[in-house]
Amino acid sequence: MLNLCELEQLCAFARYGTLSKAAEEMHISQPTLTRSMQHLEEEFGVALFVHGKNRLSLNETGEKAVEYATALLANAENAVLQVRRFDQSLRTILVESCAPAPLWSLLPALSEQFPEKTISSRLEDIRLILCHVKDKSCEIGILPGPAEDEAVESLPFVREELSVCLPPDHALASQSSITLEMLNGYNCLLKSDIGFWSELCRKRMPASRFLVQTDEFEFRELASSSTLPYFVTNLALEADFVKGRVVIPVSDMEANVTFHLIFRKENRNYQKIMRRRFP
Amino acid sequence: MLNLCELEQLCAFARYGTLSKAAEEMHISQPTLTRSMQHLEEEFGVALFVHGKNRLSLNETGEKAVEYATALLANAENAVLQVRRFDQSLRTILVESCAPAPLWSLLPALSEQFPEKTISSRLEDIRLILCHVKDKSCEIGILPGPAEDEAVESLPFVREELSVCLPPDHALASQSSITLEMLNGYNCLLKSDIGFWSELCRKRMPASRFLVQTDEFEFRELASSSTLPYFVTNLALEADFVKGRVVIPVSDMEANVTFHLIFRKENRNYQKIMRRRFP
DNA sequence: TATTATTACGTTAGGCGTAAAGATT
DNA sequence: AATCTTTACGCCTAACGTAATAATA
Repeated sequence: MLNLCELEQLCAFARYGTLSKAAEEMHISQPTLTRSMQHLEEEFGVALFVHGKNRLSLNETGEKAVEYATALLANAENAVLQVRRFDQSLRTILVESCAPAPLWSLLPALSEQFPEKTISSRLEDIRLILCHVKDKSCEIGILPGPAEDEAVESLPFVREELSVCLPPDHALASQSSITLEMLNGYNCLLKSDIGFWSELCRKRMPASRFLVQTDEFEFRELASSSTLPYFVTNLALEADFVKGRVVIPVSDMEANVTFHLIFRKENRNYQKIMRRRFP
Repeated sequence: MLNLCELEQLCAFARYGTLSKAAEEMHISQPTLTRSMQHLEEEFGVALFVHGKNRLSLNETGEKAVEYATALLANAENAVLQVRRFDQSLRTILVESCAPAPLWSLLPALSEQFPEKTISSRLEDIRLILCHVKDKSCEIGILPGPAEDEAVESLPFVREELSVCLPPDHALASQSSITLEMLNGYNCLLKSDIGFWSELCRKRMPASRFLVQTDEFEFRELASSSTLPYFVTNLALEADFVKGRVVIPVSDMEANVTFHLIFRKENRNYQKIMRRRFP
């Protein structure tokens, strides 16, 4: 049976050209390498080298063997990585959400209910989340509506409603409600990492430019010191944050969503536990 | 670094369910298996088993590990097979021909010129031969004309001209030449393993049925005892074989071909050597 | 009691390094 | 003389099997 260490030594020899150099690099003695190469030739059952009097080199077959060896070594390394990753995934609940707000309440709840598990989350493209839940690369998805799929369960979780903050002298400030289409053309402040909200704004307000702020502090600075419109929701609304602004609800259907938890039907336990916390 | 033997033992354990059974099947002792499995867990760095008091079984991660292990073992086995095959291919000249006749003269010539090499040949689909020459899965191809490809050399080799043998009282027996189209509709005797000729007949004579004979003896029996037309060529023509028949040349361009040897340009030596024998 | 996993232990084969030899540049 | 491969030799690790232990069905 092939020995991966010997294969690695073979690859090292191929890289460094001589047994001596390879031995030096691998921190072993040259005789060891000689023996390994002889053993490899026995294993493969064919000549891999041309044995010059003072020079060992790969023949054509040897080069082929090196190709297969490198592939095998890569596979082997990948195998342990994948197994470790799989093991880790058994101890983690990975949540993929289309927006950050539902995570604020979900993650603490999960941590409390599953103290032995690592809770991990990330924002993901709305089109990929269902796929990832189904192929088991994540446990729970959060979508802005129920998933129409036999393989998964959808559970209404929390509602988020979008509003826009306008300066009092803004042309639209007197409206009691507003649509994104009406805002189209006005440049807006926007936070980064707000998931599908970003996509929604760009789709409904194609004529607008968005000044995306990564840093929370800078965002607030700009929000208070400029007259640019920006958005808040019922889940992300602080009193001092909208001071001096008119807060007008956005009436678009898509801007008032009920986030749903999505999980594979085999994981009914999520349903029970969530019901207990959010009856 | 992973040890393939241990991986094999892991797979054996997965197959047989207990260490004892696996040890028995692999002709090693149970303690050895115990140690191997412990060592594997160290290598992977994660738990692969649930250690019951009197029962060892794979956990979910272990099952995954078995999957990767089987894949790795298959790859390893395949690697030595492929390397051996490659080594063998270096000592063989594989000829792929679209028809058998040119092989009759080429193979003996090759054997004589390359006595240290194994000469191997097979009939192959006319559309694949050029590909195989180019991707080095064969050394020499034989096509019914030159190959229009920069990567290969084409050398005219031998000409084969098709004739049909008709009984003297056949409706077409008085023709001095004939086309396959004229023969269309008449059922014919045909040998098997005649390469592209078979394809040609079926294409040009779609209304005919062909009685394909695998056995040479049976073919001759039917040829002499029936009135069915059959084909001969200048390269496959024996006097007693056409006794009592009218031999009429087939005038179709495609039925009168000059076979060309096709080989990669790096193999100019074939050109010289063939010139020496067939100037 | 029979089966199974695991630990303990003694033996041994095989792998490694040092040293030396042979060969080349 | 320096570099490189290969052989020879001795040491020592580590892998194996036997035997013992423990636990189960």
